[in-house]
Amino acid sequence: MTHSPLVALALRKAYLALHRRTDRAFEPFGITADQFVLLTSLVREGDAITQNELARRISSDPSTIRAMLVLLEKQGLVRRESHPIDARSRSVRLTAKGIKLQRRMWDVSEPIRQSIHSALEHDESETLVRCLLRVERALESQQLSAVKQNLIPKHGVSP
Amino acid sequence: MTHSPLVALALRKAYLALHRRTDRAFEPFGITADQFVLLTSLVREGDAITQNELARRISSDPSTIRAMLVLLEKQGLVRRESHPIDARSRSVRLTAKGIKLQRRMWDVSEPIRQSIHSALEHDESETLVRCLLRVERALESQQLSAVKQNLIPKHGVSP
DNA sequence: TATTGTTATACTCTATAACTATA
DNA sequence: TATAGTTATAGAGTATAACAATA
Repeated sequence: MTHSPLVALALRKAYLALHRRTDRAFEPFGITADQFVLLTSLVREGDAITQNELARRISSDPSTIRAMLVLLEKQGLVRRESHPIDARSRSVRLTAKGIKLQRRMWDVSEPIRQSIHSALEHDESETLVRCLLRVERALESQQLSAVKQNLIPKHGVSP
Repeated sequence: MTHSPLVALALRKAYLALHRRTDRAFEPFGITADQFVLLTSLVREGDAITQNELARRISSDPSTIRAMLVLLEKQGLVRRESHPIDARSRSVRLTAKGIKLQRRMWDVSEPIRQSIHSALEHDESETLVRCLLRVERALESQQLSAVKQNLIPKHGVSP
């Protein structure tokens, strides 16, 4: 009846293919697909950004972001400065090296975007994006209410 | 011009939302979203299946599959028997407990499929699935040729 | 009191390379 | 020779909970 299980499976397959191919393409440069997403979100930001804001942008959480930033900082790609206004916050920004690498990775990943593009008809890209974002929002919004309403059992498997 | 980067980002966001919500829903039962995919692919198979075949089905690789199966075996959800024909192979199948848990998880994840379904119009599900599978194929097919043709550099970042 | 980020910690998934045993 | 799976090993990402500093 509902073909949503197919949607979930297709979504999974496409994402895994994307992720794997991106990882593979970036491997010679010592960077991962997820790290590229982080760097790119910093580029888009232009100026500095806090860690929590960063977490929100790339759908992650503070401790994960922190772990990722530490790795990127070791490579000299990002800097975490003290926040000018809020002393609790950290101002994250790309270094010159980070900017350069991000640009290079953008070029390196061009064939990947080409692959995606050539797999879709004229107007399908937009439809696809719209659907995916709607799905994302739907999946995120009901989550909290489900937890709050205790629709999810706490322990064990009931018989 | 090309909005493929948006496609990639939207794909990532939707998948992460799906994965996170599924993990969350299954957590009280001690199972992960990925493990559910594995179990479900065994259910669909009905009969036994080899580990390599399993890897192919859920877009994984042999050593990952092995690690996952070891965890599932510890929980008594799957069994790996010797293959009747090929002694190198292992015949993987669900145990009674595994079948039962998979069914339970299927029910538990019904609201998730509902969320996806309700986010999409009548015919959008099918379009979405078709597009995603085409994207997947495109991303997988060009990968080998890119490596073979040495389009990907081997070392370091060029200046 | 609420919020930002850190720390410690743990677990799953991913993946490569060298290996074995069978085919 | 080629294939199925194992082993050892490593690393990335994810996440929770307790905590410190600051708002």
